[in-house]
Order: sequence, then C-alpha cells, then structure tokens
Amino acid sequence: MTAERDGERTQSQALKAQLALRELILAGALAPGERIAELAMVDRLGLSRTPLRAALLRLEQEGLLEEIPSGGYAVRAFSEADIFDAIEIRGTLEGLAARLAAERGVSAPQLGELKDCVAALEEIVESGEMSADDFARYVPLNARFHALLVDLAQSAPLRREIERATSLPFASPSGFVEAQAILPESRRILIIAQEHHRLVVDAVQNREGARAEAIMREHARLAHRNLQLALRGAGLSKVPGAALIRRRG
Amino acid sequence: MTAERDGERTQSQALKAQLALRELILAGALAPGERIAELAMVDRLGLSRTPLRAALLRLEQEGLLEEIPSGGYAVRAFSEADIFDAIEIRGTLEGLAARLAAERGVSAPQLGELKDCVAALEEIVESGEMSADDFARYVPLNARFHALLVDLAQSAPLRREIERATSLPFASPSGFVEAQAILPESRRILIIAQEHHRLVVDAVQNREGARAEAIMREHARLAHRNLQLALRGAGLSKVPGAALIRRRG
DNA sequence: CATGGCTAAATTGTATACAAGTTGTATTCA
DNA sequence: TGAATACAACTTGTATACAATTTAGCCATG
Repeated sequence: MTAERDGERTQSQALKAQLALRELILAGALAPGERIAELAMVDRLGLSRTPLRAALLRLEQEGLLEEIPSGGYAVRAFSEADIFDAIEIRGTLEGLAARLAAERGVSAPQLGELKDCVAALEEIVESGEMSADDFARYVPLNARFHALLVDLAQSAPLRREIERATSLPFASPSGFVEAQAILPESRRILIIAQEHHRLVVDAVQNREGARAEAIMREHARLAHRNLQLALRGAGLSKVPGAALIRRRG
Repeated sequence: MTAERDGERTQSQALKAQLALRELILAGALAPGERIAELAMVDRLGLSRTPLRAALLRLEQEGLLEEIPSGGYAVRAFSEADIFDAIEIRGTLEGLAARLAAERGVSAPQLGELKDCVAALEEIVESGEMSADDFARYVPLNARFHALLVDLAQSAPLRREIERATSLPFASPSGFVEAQAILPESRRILIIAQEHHRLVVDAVQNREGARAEAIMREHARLAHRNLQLALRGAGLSKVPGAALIRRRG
C-alpha cells in the first residue's frame, strides 16, 4: 500500500498520524499528563481511529505516551532525573558500540568515512565563534558521526536499542546542541566534544575497546552539562519537547 | 474495559492475542521468516483482526516480529551473534543499574531483601547436585534478584530499557538457566553466578559503583557460556524460542 | 453538608465491511 | 521458448458501526 505519487512517497495514514502526533507533543500543544481523546484527535488530524490507534501504540513504545490503566493514553512527563538517566543510558550503549567496533575491527573505507566526518566537524568548530548557521551544519554531521559508529559495531540488536534509546529528543546526541547556540559555554563544550571524536576514532583504529568505550561514555555526559546549562539559562525553550520536562520545585 | 469476573481478571482481547502469539512463536509453531497471515491467525485464535493487529504491532516492538516492507509481519530469526550481542546489551544495562544503585545508595530494608534473595539462592546451590526441582525454585529467585537490583537503581527510564532488552527469552537472565538443568557444567556455572550475586551485593552496600558494574557485566557473560554449551549440547531445545535461532552453517 | 449510589454521557475496545495494494498465474506476443 | 503484461485472487490498510466500560453529574439520604 505504499506507492509513488508525483515523485513523492505516499505514506500510510498510520505513519502520518505518528509523525503529526509526535510533532504536536514535542511542540507542547498537548500538556504532559493530559489524556489524548481519540475522537477529538481524529477530527484534528483528519483520519480515522484505526490508524490513529496504531500511532498511539507506537508512540507509547517510543516513550512519549504512557498507557492509562483504565484505558487510553496520556502524554508522558519527564523529570530532570529521567533525562539525566536517559542520557546516561545512551552513553552506556554508545560506549558498548564503540567497544564492539574496536574489538571487531573496522575496514579502511569505514574508518576513512569516520575520519572525514570528524574532519568536517573540526572545520566548523575551529572556525571560531559558532553562528546559527554553523550549528545548522554541525548537528547533522554530529548525528552522522554517531550513526557511523553504531554501524561499525555490526550489531543489529544494539542498533535497535540505541535507536530506541535516542528516540526521545533529550536523549539524542543532537538533543541539546540546538540549545547551545545561545549559550556562551557552547564553544568550549564543542571543543571538548571534538576532542572526544578524535580520541574515539583513534581508539577504534588501535582496537582499544575499553578506551573507546570510556571515551564515548564521557562524551555523552557533555549532554548532562548542556542539560544543566539549559535548565538554568533560557536555552531550554529551544529544545524540542521542553514542555514535557517537569521542573523540580 | 478491564473487569473482574469469577475472581479472575478478564484480559483484553489484544493482550490475549499478544500472549497467545508469543507462545506460538516461542514454541516454534511458526517458522522464522514466515509471514503471519492475519486472517488465518484470526481463525486460529478466535478473535477479530483489530486486537490481532494491535498484538502484532506490540510483538514487533518487542522484537519477535519484523515488518515486511510490502506490508504485514514475519517471524524474526536470530543469529548466534544476535543473541551474543543481546546478552552483552543486557549485561551492560544491568551493570549500569548496579552502578547507579551503588552510587545512589540503598536503604537497609532494600539491602536486606536483596541479601535474603541471595541467601535463598545460596541454599539451593550449596545443596549439591541440582535436581529439576531445584532449578524450578532457582529460576524465579534469580529473576527476583535481577528485578530487585533494577529497582535499586531508582530509574524509570533504565527500568524500561532493561525490560525491553530482556523481553527476548535468550537475553533474559533466566534464558538459558533451564537449559543448564541437563548440562554437567551447570553446577559449576551456578557456583560462579552465586559468587557474583554475593560480590555485587557487597559492592552496592559499600557504594563501589564501578565494581558493582563490572561484576554485573561479567555475571551476564555467564549466559554466553550457557549459549555455547547449549548450542553444542542438546540443551538448546529446552530454551524457549530455540526454533528462532539460525545456526550458522 | 457530605456521601453514597444511580443514571447518562463520553470514551475506549472490538468486530466487520470496504478500499487499495500486492502477488501469483495465465496468456499473448516477440 | 522466453518475457512481458494483464487479470484475478488474496492480503493488508482504513473507515465505521457496535459493544462494553469508565466517568462525571445528579439526586437522594444519612
């Protein structure tokens, strides 16, 4: 039931509902804890209940929704501790990926691709203060670096887990990078991040599994600092899904 | 829509379908790679397509099914490497849980519960050769130990991830224990496992996070040995889901 | 005035009819 | 004989009607 039309892939209603709902949730259009009424949402999105319910189920697995015991779903709220832990989980899994990549060895072309990616990031970071445009180029490159590293682990189960763990925006490697754009500490953090990138490639190349793992863990912890900075400064509003974060009183 | 009837909780059709399908898959009644025809399955399980489809979606998220690009789902096949990695992922996440438990500290009652659990396991292991009945008592206690440790980490996101990672039977802490029952090496492995149990409790009590983490990782790796033994011996047939394992030719 | 139970509205869970797409087969043409 | 195409059967995706349960409101009663 997937066909081409006008050169653009027609997506299923269920997928459309999933994307639209995620957009609404991350934009804060639905308050955390709020129950999602199916009929109202059906009217809002312009489709029927069946694909909507499929989307709700997927978003629950994804972690953005939680099941209500008496039936239906509600938008999930995240505490600061939740986000801290989600980042730690990502770091742990990416650390495992780095270790496996180092232990299992990587081919020359793969390593080259990784190095190209780091070089491109280097160019952006060393150009001095980061403009908004620099960040726009940085984020996808950074995402690519992380994706490549996961590829190198050659593990379908690990890929699955990491994709799942990073589906929450605050847990993703790019999660708080956007918030950095307005922070004075941003450049310093990016310089450290870039150092991590270089070190982990080196460790993988030299097949130092434990070292690669430790570096990637520490690398993810930069997001902890970004989280703290964003929570104290005004950067948090830039983060997708910020409305879901329940500040501790 | 959940109600009591005859003192027994009536479960939704969707949940019933999920459990029944999982049973069929793990029992090997459906061959790996085989497409699941909805209409045939509906006849077989005696419900309608709607709850069946909900169950299929959940089982896909759980990892037992994979989506077919042209539509529908197929039973997933697992290579030995997949299972190895899944065990490694579990060990990594449980290691993180143990570290967090140690770092965050545990209350005296919680620690007591954990120690009781270890003591009960100790009693079974030190009673000499393991009978089938001994294993029947061992498995739930072992599962309880692992569950308690996850509780102590006090992290909802981590709990989610670990539950997800252990939903595959071969990745679960009890996955290969049943296969051990007929293996001569079983007692030796259980003695080592018991040593791990004691050590990790000690590390958590003394708030040695890194040590607790390392021990739990090593503990999970016992499953690697069980996997190898089962693949060489005849124990594998005892493992739920053994039919899904694609032996390397 | 508070509380308990009852009724009605609203909401979710399920079944089924219908639409759209995919796959296999047969037929025809090169 | 081979391949390409058209057709038909089957399968999945979607919409909607129906059933069952939850929830909110109201009235009665202590």
